[in-house]
Amino acid sequence: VKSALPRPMVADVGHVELDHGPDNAARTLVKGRTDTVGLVISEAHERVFGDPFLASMVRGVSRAVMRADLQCVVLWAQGRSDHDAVERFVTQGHVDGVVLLSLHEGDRMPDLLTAAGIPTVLSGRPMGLQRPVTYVDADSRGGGALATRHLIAQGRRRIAMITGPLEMPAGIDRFDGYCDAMREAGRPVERSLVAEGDFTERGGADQMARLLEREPGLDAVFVASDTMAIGALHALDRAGRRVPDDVAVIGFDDVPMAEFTQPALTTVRQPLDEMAVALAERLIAQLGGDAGAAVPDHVVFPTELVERASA
Amino acid sequence: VKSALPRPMVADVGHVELDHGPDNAARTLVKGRTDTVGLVISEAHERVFGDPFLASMVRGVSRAVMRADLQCVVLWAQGRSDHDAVERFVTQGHVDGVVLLSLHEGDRMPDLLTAAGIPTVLSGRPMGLQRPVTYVDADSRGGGALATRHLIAQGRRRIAMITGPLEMPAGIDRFDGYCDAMREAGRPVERSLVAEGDFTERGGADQMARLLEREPGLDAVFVASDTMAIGALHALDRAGRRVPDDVAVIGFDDVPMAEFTQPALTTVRQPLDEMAVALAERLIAQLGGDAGAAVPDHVVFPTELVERASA
DNA sequence: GTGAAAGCGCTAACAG
DNA sequence: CTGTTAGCGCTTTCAC
Repeated sequence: VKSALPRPMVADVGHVELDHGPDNAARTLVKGRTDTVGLVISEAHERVFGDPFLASMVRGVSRAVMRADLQCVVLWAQGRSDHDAVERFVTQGHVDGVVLLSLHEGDRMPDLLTAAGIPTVLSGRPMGLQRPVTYVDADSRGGGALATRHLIAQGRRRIAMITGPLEMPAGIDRFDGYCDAMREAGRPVERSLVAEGDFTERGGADQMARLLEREPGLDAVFVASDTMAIGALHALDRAGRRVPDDVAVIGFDDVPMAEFTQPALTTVRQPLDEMAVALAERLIAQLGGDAGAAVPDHVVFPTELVERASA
Repeated sequence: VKSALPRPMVADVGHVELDHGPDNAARTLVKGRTDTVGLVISEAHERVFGDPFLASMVRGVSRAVMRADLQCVVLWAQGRSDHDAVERFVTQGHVDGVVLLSLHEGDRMPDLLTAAGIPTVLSGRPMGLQRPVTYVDADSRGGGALATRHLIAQGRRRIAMITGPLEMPAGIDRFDGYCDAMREAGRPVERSLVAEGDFTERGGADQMARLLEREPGLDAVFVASDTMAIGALHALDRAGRRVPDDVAVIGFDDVPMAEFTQPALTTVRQPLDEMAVALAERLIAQLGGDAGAAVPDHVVFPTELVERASA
């Protein structure tokens, strides 16, 4: 998918009115290609800033995209009206293809885009879509089971979980993994040991506090994201609980720097950079062939447990 | 600057090949306008995610821009090559105008854009530019003086400061304000009471720790951003220092939620939302008139001290 | 080889 | 008031 770039413009700084270099609109009109991809984030801003997973994805995808001589623009859809604006933008042929990040249940964007024949790839397994779409995901369910099995093997008796939002596949899958491992071990999944978080640090702290109140006897907690786990560690600290002797904590890797700031935190590692590159590659592949013929597929990257606790 | 939007496309979900709605390239070609503005962020990703000031600006600007029936795309320039890519993108007429956020010293983007006749507005006072550019800023210097005077009036004896990066106007101005107030009170600005931070929470914590080591006798600190102030509070906590009785802390508002998470933190408030709206409005005004005739100007919003300490 | 011309899909201006 | 046409700036093709 190698495309000659427009000749570089020499900015004539001396004059007031001057050429804008090769006009992109005319170029696009005749070539039928914009050499630009959109990175759509369907999330409120307060959630976006502070979500290291998104940060990793944005960085990784835009790097990979630029390496292929394509431009990359970020489109934020924080609310319903923005959503429509993004939709218009994309369907008007402003971009050749789209990477969708942070998809929520009931988001109709993927179906709209695929229906419009716009090459699209998703980050994370989608739910309830009319048409198949290419996606890239980590094995969240497997990772959740990995973490839970580890806690069981440690001999932990009352293993709690702070889940992600249960309307997002990433939230559901990690919880399913927890359930898998519990059932495997012949243990019941107790409602009072499960709290639904929102992937924010504050949410993690709040849910941890609630769990401690409800179940003071818990001796382990699997938290569905490192961001929330950091909050949970603070809450445990405040409650005077010792980690990991008193309560073991396992997070789920979304903070590349977590081992630095939280040396005591064991996490389930997902290959964030590889996932970002895979997203870009799948999209670029679709841009190469003709849109209709591309067969949607998906990649699921394995996860691994990285022990950092000095227990 | 009211412009009729292209008629909404009805996505024909039934077929495989279908119209993409009104083609934007042709539209742009003939109208000479894209109805799109670029929001350029010149900052590394790890800095961007986690900087609430940027979050506020992105949200505020994009909202205001969309209200004017314009699209808004975010362009990230995290490194040198990205920088060039963004430059190409913008000078090729992909956008009608540009808002530049988080400018650093020596960034040639503003001069390039104005030289190319592209309507441009900056967030924050620029340094060392060849040509005048419209910008929007808060009165950082005044705010810094406000905070420092307050600490002096409280009877604090050894008032330290954690500055922002001293290669950024926002860093310099707040420090200048501190110096202003100190000189006003006939006090020397002592090197050992000043530490240069980087506007991150971790940086704030690190610099606070260094200051405490160097100057255990300090009884107040003015921190150039709330984000850093939160880090500083943690460091003080760890060192067993009591806030605000033992050590008074004043931050500089970049965290809209700070009063919620840090009820003890007094800060210098800057009107983030108004600043974002002003940025968008100035740009839109430039888009209306012809680019050459627009006279660059600037707005500087006043800051105010908001006491939240329960001291 | 080099140079001229057709035409991409829209909008605006103009003629009927 | 409605229908037709010129032409935006580039690329590609076709003729020379």
